[in-house]
Amino acid sequence: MDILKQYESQTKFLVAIDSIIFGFDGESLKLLLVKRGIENEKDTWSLMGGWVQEKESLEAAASRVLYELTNLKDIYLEQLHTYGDPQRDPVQRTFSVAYFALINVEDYTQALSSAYEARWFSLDELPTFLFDHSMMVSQAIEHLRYKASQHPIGFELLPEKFTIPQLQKLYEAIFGAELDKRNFSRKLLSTKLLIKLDEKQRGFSKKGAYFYKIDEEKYQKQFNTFLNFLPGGSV
Amino acid sequence: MDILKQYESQTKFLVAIDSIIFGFDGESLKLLLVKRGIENEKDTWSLMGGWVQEKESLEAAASRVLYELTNLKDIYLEQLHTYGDPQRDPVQRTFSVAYFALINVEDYTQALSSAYEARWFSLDELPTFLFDHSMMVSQAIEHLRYKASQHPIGFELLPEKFTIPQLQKLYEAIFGAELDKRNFSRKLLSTKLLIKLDEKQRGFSKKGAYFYKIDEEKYQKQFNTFLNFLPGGSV
DNA sequence: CCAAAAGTGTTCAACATACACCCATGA
DNA sequence: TCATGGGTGTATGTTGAACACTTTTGG
Repeated sequence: MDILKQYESQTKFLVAIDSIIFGFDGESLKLLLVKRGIENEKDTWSLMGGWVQEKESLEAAASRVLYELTNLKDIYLEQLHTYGDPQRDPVQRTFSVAYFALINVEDYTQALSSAYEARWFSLDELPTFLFDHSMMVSQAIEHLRYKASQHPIGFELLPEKFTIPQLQKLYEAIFGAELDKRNFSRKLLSTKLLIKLDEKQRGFSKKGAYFYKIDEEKYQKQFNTFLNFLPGGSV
Repeated sequence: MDILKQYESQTKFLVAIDSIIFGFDGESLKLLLVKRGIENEKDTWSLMGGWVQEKESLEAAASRVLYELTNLKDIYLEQLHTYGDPQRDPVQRTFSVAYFALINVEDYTQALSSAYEARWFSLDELPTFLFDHSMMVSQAIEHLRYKASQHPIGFELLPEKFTIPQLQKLYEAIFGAELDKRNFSRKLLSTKLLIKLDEKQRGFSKKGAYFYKIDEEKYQKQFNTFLNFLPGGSV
């Protein structure tokens, strides 16, 4: 049997991507979900997803779908896992490649496209999901904790300028634990990844906290360094 | 447009799995590769792979393909990444889900099925690969280092009974670095995951090293604990 | 008896943790 | 002036790294 026939004799499948989109509003971690348009599923919320097109790579499909929803480009995007259980989609067998996205809530609010109805949900008020989406979400949360405990990934969820107390709130939300501000800021500053700005945050606290920005160059270089942000040591 | 039509209007694709199979022979890390049967690719070696069947989950496909090659079941298997570049397979667009397998070389030698021609290759004598397989291999090696640095995964590559010097050789092969035997054995024994047996290894060294086996129950429980096996702290 | 690998203990430095006080400012 | 959150330093215990000698036994 020649090669082409070997290929042709195989079953083909639908391939989709689904995005687990995290945001942080200063208080708690959120997921961005969209309202499903399908008639008998009105009022159900779902992960944003889409089909992979004929000549499109997986990364391109994930970026495109995210762009369609948020109007944002150059988002932190990471492939997580592929789900392919024969029963996972009752309509027709579909493989879904889950992508993990971190975006800054402020950017999204500004760039909002109205093609989809979307809303941020706190992790503790998530709706019931279709298919295996709840598994995707819990694996994504686990991955976020794991990753954040080891890499300085948190910055992706914050605006360009941020304060140390904001960053601490974020890490507390990710780990679901309170952190000591003295130890936290020491550990953080020891990475030398932050550049202190002259400007202070106004309006939130009386004293005002200094803004910092990330040292992009060092951030790229040190990304694969273990940093061990985490109280305890287990995830 | 109804749901079924939405599904039907989408392009379908071939879905395959490819396995990156690691083994350890006491000296160096190895990959198990198979000879390709295709005429004009004789004498080329490739990762073991296979198509995903119509009613088969990804995990099932990966286990089946591994079983066909090695006759082994209950292998350590982990999904790594999905590759889907439109150009990756020149014959026809195929998505490939890469799986990472750890097996014990001795088990394989005993269980050898002859349906495929297969051979172990040291990491430093790997052949040139087709498609994006060399990327899969390097990402798998990276993942093995990462995982082994944090989880006691090394046991999967050794026989049931093993000595501490064997385990040290394995970790040295994984990290490509020499380790201090005093520190290594202290760190290892402090996990309490090993059970010392009465028996000694004979024939290799004059004094003979004690065999150990793993405490399966604790191993399962502690699997998600960070153990920080690694000289330095970066991968 | 000697060569080769196994096995074990101590010291020092680095890091994580716990903890308390002063500072700046808006109201 | 006072209440609120921001910012910093120190002492202690734990952990990782570096390092050398004794033990066992096959040849």
